[in-house]
Amino acid sequence: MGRMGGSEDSPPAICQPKVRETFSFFNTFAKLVPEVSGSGVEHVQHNHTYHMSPEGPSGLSRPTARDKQRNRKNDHERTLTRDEKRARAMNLPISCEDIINLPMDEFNERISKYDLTEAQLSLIRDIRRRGKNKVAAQNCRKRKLDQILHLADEVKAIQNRKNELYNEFEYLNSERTRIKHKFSLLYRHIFQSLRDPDGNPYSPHEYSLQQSADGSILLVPRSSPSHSMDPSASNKPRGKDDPKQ
DNA sequence: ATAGGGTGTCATCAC
DNA sequence: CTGTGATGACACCCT
Repeated sequence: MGRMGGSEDSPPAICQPKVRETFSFFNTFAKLVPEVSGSGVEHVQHNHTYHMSPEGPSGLSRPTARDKQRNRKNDHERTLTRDEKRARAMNLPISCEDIINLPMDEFNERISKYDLTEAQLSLIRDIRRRGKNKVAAQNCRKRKLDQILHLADEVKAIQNRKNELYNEFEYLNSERTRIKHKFSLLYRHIFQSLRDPDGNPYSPHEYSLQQSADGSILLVPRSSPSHSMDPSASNKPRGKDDPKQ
């Protein structure tokens, strides 16, 4: 099995990580052979005869790439999965492919044709479960990979959007600066063009320009509090980058 | 020698 | 309740 320790020749007893598997097989077997249910742990460790080959509790170690390579080298031994080897060892009358892929009704029909031992039935059901789970695991991993790829795409798209927004911000900021400067020049130009009744210019320290509600521009004394248009006025809140006259 | 990727398996949950 | 799919975790192999 997967967790069957590294050594294919290890005796079952020393394959420790097997606790889970041992229990699972025990559970399966226990369902089929109620007499074993409720007995002690010692039973748990000695149930599944089809697992008890010299290679380990499961009877066969996982079909590693090395195994496959070895099989390839061995002309007379086709590449068999562990379950196929188990099936062969237990003389199962149904192919692993059928065991795994047959619909339940056909599967049960086939099984009922033969007089199978409890061990054979247990193996058959484990083979079916493992076969289906193998496919499920493959799908699960493909899906996970797709999700990762999709998320990577999303990250890329969001980074692009962030860059676009930053560029837009930079542009708008420079526009704001440019327009403020233009306004400042215009304000000074207008202010400097104004003359009092005596023909003298107004002091920018004593007067400022303000816009009235109807949109007209008024020249008002500095003491007047609100609505000054003077970009250099210090009596009103100003952005830090307001052009200072 | 070791890290990282791939695969099979088991346990567990959800349907 | 049973069968199955999905998935995390683990063990093991290979590169």
